[in-house]
Amino acid sequence: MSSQSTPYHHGDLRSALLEAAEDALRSGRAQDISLRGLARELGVSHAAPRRHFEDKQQLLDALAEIGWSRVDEELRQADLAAVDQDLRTLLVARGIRYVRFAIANPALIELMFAYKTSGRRPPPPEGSIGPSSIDLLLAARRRGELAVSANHLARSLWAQLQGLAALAIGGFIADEDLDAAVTEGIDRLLVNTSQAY
Amino acid sequence: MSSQSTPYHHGDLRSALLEAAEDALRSGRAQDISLRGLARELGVSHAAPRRHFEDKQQLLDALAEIGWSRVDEELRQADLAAVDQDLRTLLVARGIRYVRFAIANPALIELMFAYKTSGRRPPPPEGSIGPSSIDLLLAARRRGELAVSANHLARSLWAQLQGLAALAIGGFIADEDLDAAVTEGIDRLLVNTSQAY
DNA sequence: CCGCGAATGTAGCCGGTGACAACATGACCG
DNA sequence: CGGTCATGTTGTCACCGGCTACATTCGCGG
Repeated sequence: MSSQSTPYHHGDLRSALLEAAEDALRSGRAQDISLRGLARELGVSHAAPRRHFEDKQQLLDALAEIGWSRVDEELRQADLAAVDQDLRTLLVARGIRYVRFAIANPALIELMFAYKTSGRRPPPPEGSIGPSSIDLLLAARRRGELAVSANHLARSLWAQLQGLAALAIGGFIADEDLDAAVTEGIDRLLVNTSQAY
Repeated sequence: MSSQSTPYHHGDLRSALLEAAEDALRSGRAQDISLRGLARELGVSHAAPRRHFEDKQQLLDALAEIGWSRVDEELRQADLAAVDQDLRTLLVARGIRYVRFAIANPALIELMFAYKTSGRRPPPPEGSIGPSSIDLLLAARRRGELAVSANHLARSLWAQLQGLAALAIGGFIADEDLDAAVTEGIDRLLVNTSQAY
């Protein structure tokens, strides 16, 4: 309902705020998101966001959590595209997808990794890049396809991807070199780790 | 000179500002450094910093540059400690030193890698982790100790270190596992890259 | 169906901040 | 010794986050 002009109640301000914030985050840094700005954008009073987030930090935390779920989506897409392929192919597909996402959403990634300085952060959910790679590698190890520790290899792989993302975001790797860098980084880590590879 | 109370001119406000800022950065995020706070700390008026930095961003840029030189110092220390050792040992020594520095100065590292969103960033000087590893590996390659591309290997190594730092800062690697993770990450990348290794 | 409490939004204030301008001080050089 | 210019100061503005007091609406229980 609420025919014309602004109805007193927005309807779903919380979601709208998160959406607007995520959007702003795509083309700017986290620190120059302003609650008041978001409120203005949504045609709502400057104190309205407070009803949904006690604190600016709480909004950022929620945003970080959304970020992890976005990563999950990306990885699921990669899994679909590389279904029934061998382990290495799957890891490369996931890696490329992950790093591309990071480049496209640097501020969001930064939020997701914001050191636990001000309060606790939500850890990456089951399925996200670190945990899921561990599962993948554990499974491979169980199948006897992996000759080294799944946990350690997963850690190195995650670090490799995170590092490539950081370098690319910082401008130390050109976008057109990125996929190759990911592929190569993963391949190098996989050398001599497998009986089958 | 400048006996008691505050002399009208500070003497070297610019350096003092950078020092205070670097210090604040060691126990906080970049975004909650305030020019006014620094000025207050140094017993100087709130507009004084403006004489030395047009902009808050300019101070942060200067800070980032300092950060790169700090990294250079660290790496030089590592080189001293591992002098006359083989390539792998040297790389591990550098890696551990670099990552430990990153963990100890997360906000500074963040500044140094701040994506070139708002203006140009100073690139890492000659000698810093990326470039210097490249030199190291190029030399090894010239000596015939390296069977793969120096540039590509350097990139993977840098990414590995940067990623491990990011994970540790984010709380995904415990501090006591860090050195081992670095050693292992480097070793894994070096598998089968060398005739001599 | 109504009335009341809870949820949501508004208006206004406060202290703090970065940027700016106008003015004051003093260092340095000819 | 005098002037110029770097450096520091005071004051102002718009904006921000957080808070409180108040207004409107929703929805549930009687």
